[in-house]
Amino acid sequence: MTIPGSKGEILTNDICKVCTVRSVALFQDLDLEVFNKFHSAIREVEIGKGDHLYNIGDPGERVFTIRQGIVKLVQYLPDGTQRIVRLLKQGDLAGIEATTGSAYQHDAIALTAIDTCAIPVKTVEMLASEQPQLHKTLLSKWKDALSTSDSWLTRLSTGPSRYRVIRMLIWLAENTTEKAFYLPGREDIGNMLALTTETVSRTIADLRRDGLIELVRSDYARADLRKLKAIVKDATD
Amino acid sequence: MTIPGSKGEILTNDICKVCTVRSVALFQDLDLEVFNKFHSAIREVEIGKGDHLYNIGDPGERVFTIRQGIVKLVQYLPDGTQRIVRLLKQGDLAGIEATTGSAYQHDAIALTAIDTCAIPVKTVEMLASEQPQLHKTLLSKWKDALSTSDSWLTRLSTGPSRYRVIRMLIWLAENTTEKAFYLPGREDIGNMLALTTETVSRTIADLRRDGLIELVRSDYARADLRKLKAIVKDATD
DNA sequence: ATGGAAAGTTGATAATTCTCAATGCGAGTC
DNA sequence: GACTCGCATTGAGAATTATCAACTTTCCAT
Repeated sequence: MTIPGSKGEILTNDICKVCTVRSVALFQDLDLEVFNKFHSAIREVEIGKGDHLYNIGDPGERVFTIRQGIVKLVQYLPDGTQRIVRLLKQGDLAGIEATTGSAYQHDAIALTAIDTCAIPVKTVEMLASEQPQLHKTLLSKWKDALSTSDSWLTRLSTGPSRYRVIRMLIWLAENTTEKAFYLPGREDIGNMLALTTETVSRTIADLRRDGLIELVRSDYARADLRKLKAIVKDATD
Repeated sequence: MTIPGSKGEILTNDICKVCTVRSVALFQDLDLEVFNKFHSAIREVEIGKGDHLYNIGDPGERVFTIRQGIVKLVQYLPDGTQRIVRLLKQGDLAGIEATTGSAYQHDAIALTAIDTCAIPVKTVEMLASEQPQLHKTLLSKWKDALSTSDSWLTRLSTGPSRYRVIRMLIWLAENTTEKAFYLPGREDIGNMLALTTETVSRTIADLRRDGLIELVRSDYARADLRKLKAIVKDATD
């Protein structure tokens, strides 16, 4: 395996059968019998915080189902400025563009410790030829990615800094099952919202003082979702 | 037909055969014989500037191949703020999310006079079942949409206003075959770049004074692409 | 536990962008 | 050709955000 920084890698002997994310991931509808034929090519890959799952421009030979953790997809401007275009979480598919034969379009970098299944594109293709509904699942992953992307443009890249940060916090809080959610570094948040580190830091510090969020650690937070949503006038659910 | 503002609608008897965009559009690889079986459901639809091709939330019953003109896809924040998340041009597919059975995710509004082919989703499905490569074409349309979306985040929603406007102008200039390109209203440009009308107007006026662009009419421009690219340090091709 | 590096916070000031308001320009109409 | 409505442009001042710099806290690694 050539995953840089890969910490460990296990044959997914029986893991898939009991996989906690299979119901939302790539093989959600798959016949286990068919699946078992191609099973052996799939590897479980764990990487640490800051490691790269893949790099922009690399030939896309695998897709990765995220089982645990958060991955950022990063692109760069000619002057080196970073832009984080999406975050991937449990059940999302990293490197989906590989299924069209293209090179990876982003750096995929772990924000937290990551647990993924690496699936060769060839395996996806073979599986798809026997189980056409995999096409549908793949399409729905494309759709998810696009609608996330639209939402980042509309909700996270528009309006004053306070609103952007709040919308980001809402996203983070709603995409976690625990009570406290992972709070990325201020620089990363800045690169998601097109703001500077300092502006993000000030905004988050303000929100703390206003009692809208509470830091469990510097990178874990709890939020008063109802109040945050009221501020940005989001539906309160 | 229920397309609001539809100006005309013709059965696409023989139009498809000689269609100028077929080579890049949905039916690019399609066997003409198979195609002809489903042909009759396809309608050519022309709408005028400012008309809506479809509205956000409408049940997605058709996709639209853009044959001519530019369409904006618009989403809204709770306070009514508009965000234009993408522009569609010749060969692009509007309403692609309809193929997954979902409602339209945007308002699709004509920036110029538009000429499209409206294709019922059911027709797409039937065609796909006989011609599996249509799946591949559809996938490549999803991929186009996503990579455009990423590029809007990275290139059009990051950095100072002057850079954003310049990158937008480059996009407009490069997606036109004519010497002069369509220049959207300042308010629309603002909604694409997350800037106010006034800021966009000032920036464009400055670029004019600096001799980097020239207005043929208030909505048509010529640009010195080489200089513009040099400023934002884009590859000069 | 401790030292040090990395990350977060805060301050002061500059630069950018927004807001509100007035004015100019142009395409289409009568 | 004059009129007019809708945009575009420009101006001035306020607000926001970036920049540069210092200082504090947190988190690791020894």
